[in-house]
Amino acid sequence: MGKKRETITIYDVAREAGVSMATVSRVVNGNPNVKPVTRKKVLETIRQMGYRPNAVARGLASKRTTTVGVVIPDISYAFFAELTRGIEDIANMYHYNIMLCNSDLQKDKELQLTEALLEKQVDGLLFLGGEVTQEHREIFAGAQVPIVLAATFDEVEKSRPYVTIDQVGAAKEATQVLIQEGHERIGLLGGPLTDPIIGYPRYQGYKEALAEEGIAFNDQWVRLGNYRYDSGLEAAKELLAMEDAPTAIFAVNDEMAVGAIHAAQDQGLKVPDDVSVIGFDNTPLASQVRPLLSTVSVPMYDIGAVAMRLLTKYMNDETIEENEVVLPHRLRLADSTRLKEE
Amino acid sequence: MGKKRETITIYDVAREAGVSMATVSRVVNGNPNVKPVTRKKVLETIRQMGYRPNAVARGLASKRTTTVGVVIPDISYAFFAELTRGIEDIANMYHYNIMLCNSDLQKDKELQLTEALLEKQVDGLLFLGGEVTQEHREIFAGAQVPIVLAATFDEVEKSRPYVTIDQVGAAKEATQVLIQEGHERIGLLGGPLTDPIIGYPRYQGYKEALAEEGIAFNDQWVRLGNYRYDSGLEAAKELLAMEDAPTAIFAVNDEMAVGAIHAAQDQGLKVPDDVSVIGFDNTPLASQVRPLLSTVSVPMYDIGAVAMRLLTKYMNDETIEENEVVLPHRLRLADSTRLKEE
DNA sequence: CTGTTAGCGCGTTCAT
DNA sequence: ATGAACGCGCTAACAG
Repeated sequence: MGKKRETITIYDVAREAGVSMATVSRVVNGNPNVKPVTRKKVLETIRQMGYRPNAVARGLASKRTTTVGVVIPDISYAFFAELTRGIEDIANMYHYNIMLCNSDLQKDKELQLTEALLEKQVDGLLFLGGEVTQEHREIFAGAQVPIVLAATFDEVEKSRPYVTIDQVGAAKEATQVLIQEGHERIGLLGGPLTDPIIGYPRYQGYKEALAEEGIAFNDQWVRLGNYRYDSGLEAAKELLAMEDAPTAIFAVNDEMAVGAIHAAQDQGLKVPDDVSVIGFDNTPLASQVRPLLSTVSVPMYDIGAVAMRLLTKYMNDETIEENEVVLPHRLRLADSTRLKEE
Repeated sequence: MGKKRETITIYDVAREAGVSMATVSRVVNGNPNVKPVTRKKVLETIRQMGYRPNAVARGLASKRTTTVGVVIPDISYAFFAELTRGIEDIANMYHYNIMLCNSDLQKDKELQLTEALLEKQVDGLLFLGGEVTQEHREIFAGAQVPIVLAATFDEVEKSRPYVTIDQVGAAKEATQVLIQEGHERIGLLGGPLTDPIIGYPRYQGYKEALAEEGIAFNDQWVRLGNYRYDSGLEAAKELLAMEDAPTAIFAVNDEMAVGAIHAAQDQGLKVPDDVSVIGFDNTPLASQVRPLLSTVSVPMYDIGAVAMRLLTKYMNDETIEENEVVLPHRLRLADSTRLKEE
């Protein structure tokens, strides 16, 4: 396993190349103040000796690790996976490495991971998706480095930079699609209402749409799940088995929406003829189902990319013109609803 | 953003608490050799001052970072996402942090990321999914820390520890399912044959199954994709439009298999009545389609968990009894094929 | 149980 | 253009 080889340091290289370690440091870091001949010689002995710079030592000396921490609820959700791609691409562009940590949306784990990341001296932190509580605020406040929120925001301390979308508005539009189709019995497959980032706002948007059209709100038609396929399948099954079953369903994310489609189909109902279904997020899954799922297209990649870009600005002390970014969403009407895109 | 506060060190805490920095270090690291009273006092001033240990300095001094690097092809593939969960859970258990890096299966990026992780002095490295070339071997050999392969292996330097499954055997079994159903015109949706980890072995298993049953191999029925849904959809569409279209399709992963199901359905064919489809991996998608996809259940989580556990053994210099692990797979027959589980 | 003292490997003045 | 020397914040002997 190639262990135990004595570590070779910048000092060894210096001695071997007949220069000082300062010079080696300069060539390693691309400092131009080195005579080309010297540089060449140093580079050569570096190669020969197989010298590998120690980023930890460098981090300690320079107080920069060129690493940013990312606290993410669950990478196995397509939504966050795609968001992460946006983060990564921008991070690469600016030569930062990423430390990705799954929090499972558990507050304790979020806090602990954030702490760990800060201890590791990341140059900045991206916090994704969860609720920002008072405890979060305290840790964030104690950080010496910039922190940007992505796909979430701080309801209290509004100054904390963030990148997200208009959850309420988007949910409202999705519901309106169903209303415009003529439905009056519209079910909701929601998330936990205690979730202030996704669950509650999208529920809110649903209610607002109904209220605006003077459609009575019926909490029998509201089922709360955990954003996963199975919970959508089960909840929709119940919904569709009701006496006065809804004729349309708004699921607050695509996984649950696809569950709803299958629940309908399993009961012999046709989508969208017998029941319309609309989802949210426009994850790949929306295009991997029959009928193709109508949904709200959320710029997942862009949320990540913009958040990361914003973070780099903070890390480089660039001037920030806008630190609260609400990215646009749009409807993506496909075959699980009857209305088509204009 | 809480920047620029002068960093408070272990030394500050020591002064404030009226002890030496060694003592502070001890309580921070849970060393039992500290009088409870002293410990309490130190803990108290740590809390008061909001001291946060610097993991970089610790890493330099102790030569351990309690961080392991993970090079992964693409976290947005369900397969690798699930595998990552296994890695994470075990890493948490042993109090390691994870540095996750996407390589996009690009060799250059793999090499560069591996280098970067080693420079950051990770205590160990997990390399997932890609081909191990000579260049990989050279970098791996130059590492001072253990490296374990997961969901791949080194064809040449067999001594490199790995955790994977029997790709050829599993692919063979999947194909045999279709043969046992009575099919003789069996299509393959494969991956790149230049991919020695997935694409080629699963193709190999397909061929072996046919050969064993004396069924003629017809390369017209072999289509190579990129493991993604769309490529499966397109390839299957072509396959099913042929004069002598196959009556069954083996897709080397679930995404392509679901694409195949939809290709069939889009052409008015019934699965499995008109055409049988079997996939590979048993990702969540296999359960999120109608009909439910028959597939090969691969212990993704376990591959990650076992690989990580193996790595911890190396990192702790435990004795290793088995460094080449082939985990069992099993068939998971559902509704996209006609044969049922016995 | 506690304190002192060396480094860990490198970046960074400040001279030269 | 190059080198000497200091210090980043902490752990790890070694004393006591």
